[in-house]
Amino acid sequence: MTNTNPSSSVPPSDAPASSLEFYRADNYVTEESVGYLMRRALAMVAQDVERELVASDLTNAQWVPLLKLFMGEASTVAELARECHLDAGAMTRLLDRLEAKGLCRRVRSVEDRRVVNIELTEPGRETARGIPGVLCRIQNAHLAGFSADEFQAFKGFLRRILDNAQARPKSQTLPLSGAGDAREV
Amino acid sequence: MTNTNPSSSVPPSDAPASSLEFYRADNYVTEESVGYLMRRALAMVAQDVERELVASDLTNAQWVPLLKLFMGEASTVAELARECHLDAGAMTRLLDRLEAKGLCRRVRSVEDRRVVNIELTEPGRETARGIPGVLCRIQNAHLAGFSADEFQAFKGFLRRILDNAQARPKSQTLPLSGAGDAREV
DNA sequence: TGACAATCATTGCTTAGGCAATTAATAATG
DNA sequence: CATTATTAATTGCCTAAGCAATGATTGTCA
Repeated sequence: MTNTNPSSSVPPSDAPASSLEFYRADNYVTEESVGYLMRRALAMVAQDVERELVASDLTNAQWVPLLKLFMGEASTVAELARECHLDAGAMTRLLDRLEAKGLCRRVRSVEDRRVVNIELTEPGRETARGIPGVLCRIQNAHLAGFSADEFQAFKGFLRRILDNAQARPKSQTLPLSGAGDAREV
Repeated sequence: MTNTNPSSSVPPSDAPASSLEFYRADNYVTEESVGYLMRRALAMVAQDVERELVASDLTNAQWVPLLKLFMGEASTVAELARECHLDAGAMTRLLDRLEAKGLCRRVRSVEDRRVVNIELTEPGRETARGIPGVLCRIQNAHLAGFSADEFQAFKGFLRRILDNAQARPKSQTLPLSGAGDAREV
């Protein structure tokens, strides 16, 4: 289901996309905003994940690159930073902590001596091996009551929000610069 | 439209809820996980909000309590911390920064001298006044292409995830303690 | 080849948030 | 009324992430 609704009840104007007025400043209620709801829902899931991974001495920030390394999706500081959507400096320090815990090690590349290759240690591999199971179990639990169709519809909605952001990457008629990461709404 | 689906295709077992196996460890793909998708979508929205509010010299962490104060939903450090789902210590320091910017001031309560009442200054009120408009505009833009039904369905899904978390508050058969805030999945 | 640009990793500074301990004041109990 | 418990705010210590600047190395191009 989840029709893509290219033009159903758009106003007679030909605005950028459609953009119904779901929210209006004069009666804004935080608890009704999708930003707030996404933030709260994500917090619940993330909280459970972290609770399960304290046994492995891993935080939510730390299991992400560990899993990327295990999956073979990244092997250098820059790649990990890109994959985790993190600053390179933040990744350097995050790897300091993982290395201090003996989960990975730095190996200077010989082909390109600027690059530092990150390798999992055996304890690191063992720790990483258990992560997908935890993520699956917890996310399944939080989706309790969802039908298969609803699950697909939910993911479709999220992807459409992401697509909307991609389509309108930076400012449009707004002369405001600035970067920023991500918090709530 | 967004039926609550109390019991549709549950397996013959009488497990806690229903919990279909949407995710399985042996073929886990990050990009398909609702945790990852929620995190990315939220990041896009939050990034836009912060970009708009740099003009007001506000970060994503800072506009939340400012709006709560403006809306009259909180007026002390403890209330703000509760409302913003923050640690009291974090709120104290956040208020230090808002006070340094001249957006609010601390006034010791006379009825209960433990309490510090937080009051918006006139610049603080002016700044806060513009926030709902920014939130509405940006969230509407990120929901471009959504029909009214899809918008309601999306919020319903998020609320059901929240309800699932409420229903199973802490551990169940898991002897793991620990607290934790919220990050990604 | 030699100057310049780009890339990689790191470090310092700032905002940010959780946890624990501390201090002050109020509430509850004997 | 006095002891104890609870609550409010703050502070110190830690992880965490962004930005900017730096040093080292590699790539580009005149």
